[in-house]
Amino acid sequence: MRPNKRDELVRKALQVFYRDGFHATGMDKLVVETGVSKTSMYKHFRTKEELILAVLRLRDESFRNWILRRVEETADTPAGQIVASFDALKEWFEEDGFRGCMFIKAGAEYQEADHPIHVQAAEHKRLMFEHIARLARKAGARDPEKLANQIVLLQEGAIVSAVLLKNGDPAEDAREAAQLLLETALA
Amino acid sequence: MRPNKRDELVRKALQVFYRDGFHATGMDKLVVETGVSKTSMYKHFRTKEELILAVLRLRDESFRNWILRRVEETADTPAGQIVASFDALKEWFEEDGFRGCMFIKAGAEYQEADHPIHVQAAEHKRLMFEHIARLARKAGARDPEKLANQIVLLQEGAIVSAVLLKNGDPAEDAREAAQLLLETALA
DNA sequence: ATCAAAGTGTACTGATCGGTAAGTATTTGC
DNA sequence: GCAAATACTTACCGATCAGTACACTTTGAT
Repeated sequence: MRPNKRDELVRKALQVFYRDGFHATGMDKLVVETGVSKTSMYKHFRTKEELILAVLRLRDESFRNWILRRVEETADTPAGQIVASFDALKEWFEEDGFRGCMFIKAGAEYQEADHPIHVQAAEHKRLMFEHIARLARKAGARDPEKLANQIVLLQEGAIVSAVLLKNGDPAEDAREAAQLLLETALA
Repeated sequence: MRPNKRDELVRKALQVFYRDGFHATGMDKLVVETGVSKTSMYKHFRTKEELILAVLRLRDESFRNWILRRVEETADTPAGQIVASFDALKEWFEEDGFRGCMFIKAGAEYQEADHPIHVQAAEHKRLMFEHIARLARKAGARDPEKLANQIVLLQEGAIVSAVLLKNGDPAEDAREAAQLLLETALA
């Protein structure tokens, strides 16, 4: 089992799961799309669930890396970086093939709170929260945890609105609301 | 086809779809859970998709009725009613068997923007937005559409956070943020 | 009482689900 | 160059998927 082969499978599976959903994507479809044989597929991943968990790990890592880097390129103060996260979201929404947040979708398809896939999706959201909370503390907010929670609300809301309520510019609206929250929390 | 029989099937199917998801719920499971025969099932609904659309119509109607009534019972000024919508959300989150927003989940499982199920989920979100926008106009907000969009962001964010980020009290955090937005938009 | 609508159970279709068996080819490290 | 690991093809498993055929029973309005 060459490690890069496995990674390649995870990358390709990520695309298909993201595009078509988890239950709607069968292992046979993945076998066709990756060009790998079914036997090899099951050599690398013992079950579909194990594959999905690997996909979510990759997505978590690459998404958080991307947004962290993008935010640091845009602003250098903690408060500025919180605001910049909404500019990054806007970029993401405008990407070709944008289909919403993979973790919201994973949580929606695997709803039991103790299901491994649900747990892993929740863990991603917790890490995203932690990032904002760290910035809020560095910015000197009055109640950094609450501010971070509110910022996250705006982020999640913007994602959902970008998918379902194609009305207006959710990232921009969220950005302005976030700015107001920041000003109030720092005053 | 007695109409009440059909409604009963929709009500029961709603529970199962809400609990287990759309793709994960087969027609056979619904037949068992409703006690109806498969033949009758397909007399009432020509396809699974038609059943899901009927379920979403019922959910849209009853959910919007419920939140509208709850909001009117809690406050009588337009601004107060906007804030009260977050108290209603909090009640909802604390219900037994709360599993998030059925329309977010429908949009997540049927992702193509022109899929009938996706379209109907989006329509529900539009109607929810319209309700808030109406209140924002009556309250005399400076830019009622933008305010309504921001309120909706907080609502959607609270729902997602209630499902995935069990951290804190999303409805309360959203409520406070909404209050701040309102004060600023009305000043 | 009758007749049609609406209900029933059972058995079936072909396709697809996740996952496996058996045997063969191709890389890979030493 | 050789052996072991890895990947391959093909065919298969039992279960479930959405949906249908057919023959039978209950129900309700006239």
